[in-house]
Amino acid sequence: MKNIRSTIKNPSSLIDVARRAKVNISTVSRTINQTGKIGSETQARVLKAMRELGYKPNRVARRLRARDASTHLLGLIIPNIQNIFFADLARGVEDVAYKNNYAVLLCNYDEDEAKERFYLDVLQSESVDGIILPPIHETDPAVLQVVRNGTPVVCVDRSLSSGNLDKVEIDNHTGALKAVEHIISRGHRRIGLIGGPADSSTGRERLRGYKDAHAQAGLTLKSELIRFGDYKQASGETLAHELLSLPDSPTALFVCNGLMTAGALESIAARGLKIPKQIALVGFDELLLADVFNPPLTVVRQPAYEVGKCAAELLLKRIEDPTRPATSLKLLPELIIRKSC
Amino acid sequence: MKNIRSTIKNPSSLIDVARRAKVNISTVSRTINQTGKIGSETQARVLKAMRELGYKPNRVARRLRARDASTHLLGLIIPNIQNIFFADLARGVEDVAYKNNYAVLLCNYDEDEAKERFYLDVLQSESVDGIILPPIHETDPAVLQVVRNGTPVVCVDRSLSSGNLDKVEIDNHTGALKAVEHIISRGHRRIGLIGGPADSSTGRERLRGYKDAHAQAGLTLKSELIRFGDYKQASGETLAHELLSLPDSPTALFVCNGLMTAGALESIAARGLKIPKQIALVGFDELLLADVFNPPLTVVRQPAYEVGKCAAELLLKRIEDPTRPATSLKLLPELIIRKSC
DNA sequence: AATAAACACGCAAACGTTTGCGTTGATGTG
DNA sequence: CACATCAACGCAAACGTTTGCGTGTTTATT
Repeated sequence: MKNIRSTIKNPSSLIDVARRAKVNISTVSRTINQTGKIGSETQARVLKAMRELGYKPNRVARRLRARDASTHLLGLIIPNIQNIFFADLARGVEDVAYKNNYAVLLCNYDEDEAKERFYLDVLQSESVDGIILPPIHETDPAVLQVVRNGTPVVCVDRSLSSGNLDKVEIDNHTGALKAVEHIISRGHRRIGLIGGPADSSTGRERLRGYKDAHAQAGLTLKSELIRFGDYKQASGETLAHELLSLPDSPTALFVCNGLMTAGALESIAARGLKIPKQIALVGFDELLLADVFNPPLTVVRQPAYEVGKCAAELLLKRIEDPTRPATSLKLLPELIIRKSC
Repeated sequence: MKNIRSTIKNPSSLIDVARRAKVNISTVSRTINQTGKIGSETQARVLKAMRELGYKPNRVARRLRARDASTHLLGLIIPNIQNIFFADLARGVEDVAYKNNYAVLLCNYDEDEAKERFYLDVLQSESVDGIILPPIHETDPAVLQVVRNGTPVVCVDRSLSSGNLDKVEIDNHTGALKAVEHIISRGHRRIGLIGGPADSSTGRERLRGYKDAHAQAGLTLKSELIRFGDYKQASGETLAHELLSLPDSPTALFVCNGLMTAGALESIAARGLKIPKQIALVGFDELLLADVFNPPLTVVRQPAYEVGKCAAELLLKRIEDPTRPATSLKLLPELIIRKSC
């Protein structure tokens, strides 16, 4: 009856609250933020007015003014949300963020460098408190620029050459090493590799594990068995097809991420090959149906959720103390031996 | 050598550019936004200054000032990013947003009503141009409030009772109907249902399809065969376990989303049951390894990517013309018959 | 009782934009 | 030549906050 437009349109501002509570806007601001001294009855009046108007502080204005103060906003930039690894990671970030009353802006750059830059710009000019991301490659000038601007950044999954910033990674070398050692222990001598991009640190580390396992066992590398994909399903299928079409085709496959593993399985199924008798397989990343697959899939499981969790915790710590020394976490993947190799 | 702090710290502002180009800040603003008339040589000076300073407009300030003008920011709130359906949907939204130079803020609320509200608040006070979301249930007061505030909203997947806003949904009834018809056509008479939440529109629509298929075939419903999950993997496993433990257990299962299907498969595998001989199964949602599973899984595939795509297109249209009549899209799911039933 | 300290609150600047309006000089029109 | 038109640009207000400083009032201290 009384306030016709109160529920209708424009969100109320500090001014509206102040007017209604018969105080200055600074008093309202201070009651909200619990800063400064204010009388208890004034406080009550203000709170009442806020409730009646359904006042919500405007985060944009807040951020504009308080460049230094926390905006309670985190940015997360990931290569591909359809990759479960990153979805799990995102959940890890999100959970700790939410617990600490932070919201997270999730951006998906689809392994596209231009898009990564676009989102980096957006997040910066949105002035988020900090950013979590896997750098697209080792010397990512856009990311370095952000760091220089003073925005807290923590790298996940892939690393950045420029030394001292917080990062949390997987021990890819050990993971791949163990996987290939296991393949070799099963008697395989011709092991095909469907690797990640050659210019990504994960791709290179896993390749190194593959090579080191061979060296340890005194096996010589056959370059025709080594292929590089792009971590998407289609490339797994294509490369598996190529490898299996080789005159002297491999007896086992080591596939460097989950999506490509799915692709490889498509290719294997299309040929009607039996796993592990005709072709053995170990994949990186745990997949949704891996344990009920026929045969159950041997994989190296990455603790994706934990990576996200740790990264968010590191970021939060850095935000509240920008001077703390950079810490670098390395999480161990786990080889889950099932029946596919 | 010259500008020590130019590359170091604070991002430059309009003022810096203006100073360097010897013009007023309004001139800089106008050259950037291509609004108003400006001499070509002045323009050149400004652009040069911008380049030299690496100027990036501050989106926060821009949004604060121009409440009406487009902020080129979309909000997407989803229940669970680990559910591939929503990951695909997100990609659909993201692709059309990026093509139109919009960034999207992705929020994951984990089927948690408080969290949904939290993110709704955040997106509003970030003053995004529009929001895409599956309402947590039919009468979601928080969402309605947002709509009343004038923020463009388009609902996806689940519907909102309050009539006229844009929405794009799946024809869940038809999808479930076809699936259960197919199950019945295979000769099954005791069909277990692992449904969605009873208070979600998707859950109810799929249940209705299940019931209608029974009615059409003259089959009586057995209430002990009908269970309601929460669309997460664990509930699929638990409910499948319950159903399969029944004295007169079902010969087929209809599972109402992908994650629960995975859970059900775990349960089936744990009992060593053969699909489809001992237990047939049809799931909602296409899964990553569904077609190479043993046996390949019969599923009803939801066009998740298209849902996201359409929703984003609708939202963009509404943003540029807020008066256009609300349109409601209904996309058809597809029954993919493989070997699990 | 005089002074100091503490308290409660208001004033106004600042954050980086956008934009309506005003001013200047040049050009066109009669 | 007087006047209107227009292009090119500057001035300053506004968006909704936060916060340093100032001021009036109360309470504590000597």
